[in-house]
Amino acid sequence: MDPYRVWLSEVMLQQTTVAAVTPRFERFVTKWPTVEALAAADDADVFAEWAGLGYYARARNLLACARKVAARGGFPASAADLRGLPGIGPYTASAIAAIAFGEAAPAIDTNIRRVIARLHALERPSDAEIEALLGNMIPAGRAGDFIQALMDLGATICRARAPRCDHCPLRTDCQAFATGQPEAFPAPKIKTVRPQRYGIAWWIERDGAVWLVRRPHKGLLGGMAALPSSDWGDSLAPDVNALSMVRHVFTHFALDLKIVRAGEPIGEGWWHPVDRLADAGLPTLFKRAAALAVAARRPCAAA
DNA sequence: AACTCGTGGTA
DNA sequence: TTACCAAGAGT
Repeated sequence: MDPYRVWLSEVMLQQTTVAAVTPRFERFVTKWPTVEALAAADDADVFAEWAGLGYYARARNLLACARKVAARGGFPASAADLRGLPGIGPYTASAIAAIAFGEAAPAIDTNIRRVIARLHALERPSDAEIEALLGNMIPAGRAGDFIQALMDLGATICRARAPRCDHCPLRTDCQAFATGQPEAFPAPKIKTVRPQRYGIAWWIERDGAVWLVRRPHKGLLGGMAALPSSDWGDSLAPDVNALSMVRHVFTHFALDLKIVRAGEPIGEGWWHPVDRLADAGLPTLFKRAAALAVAARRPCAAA
């Protein structure tokens, strides 16, 4: 299988559902059919194509990786050599090696971790423990098929919530099933409180265009196009005359972002036509903010 | 080792 | 509505 496609799909699928990835993958490979084409792309075009997929460090690492791979003349064919490339961690290195190159690499994702943990009724298995147990299961010459089958089992039968043990081919060997509480393995993560933050984004419009900026390369939404915004603090934004507000939930905090009209451009940026906002490559937070600003600017006449 | 880093679907 | 969860990696 084409290592470029395997790599791209595996990176897109990191913490992201198949349903969300599938259409985006097709667009991506149509635009950049080879790793050489991707390596030659402009950063802003790739970031825009990634907009909405989340975890934007993946897009930055994707470009860095494509350029290294193109420079060396192709993907390395072993998990060990893939592992050092930007955005390729333990799972992705093994998955590419197994699926694209047939290496018997124990690719451990959250599905496989859950299946193995339940088979042996382990509450907090270490990576090494899972890897050893999985290694014993991989049939010779079928590593890629096997790990994909195990991932599918985890995704459809051995699900995190409400596992379908009555459909499971491993039921008679499963120690978690034997306990009567298979969903108790592995132990659920400890939940933490999600802090609330507040900020302001500015809507600056002139001659049918809005002022956009590029966020700093590191940190949240790093490298992405955005509306100019304040720092996001722990206290309520001052009482400003806002066009609207977006409530957005990130992984580790929730944000109330007020959208405020301003007159002059803020920071380094560019004018983008308001009627082509869909092409601006805004991440979801700012895409929603921009949509609300447009709606507030032109209130719908129909009640 | 613990924290950072998005988003949308599901129950 | 709330809470959980998803084919993890980087620091």
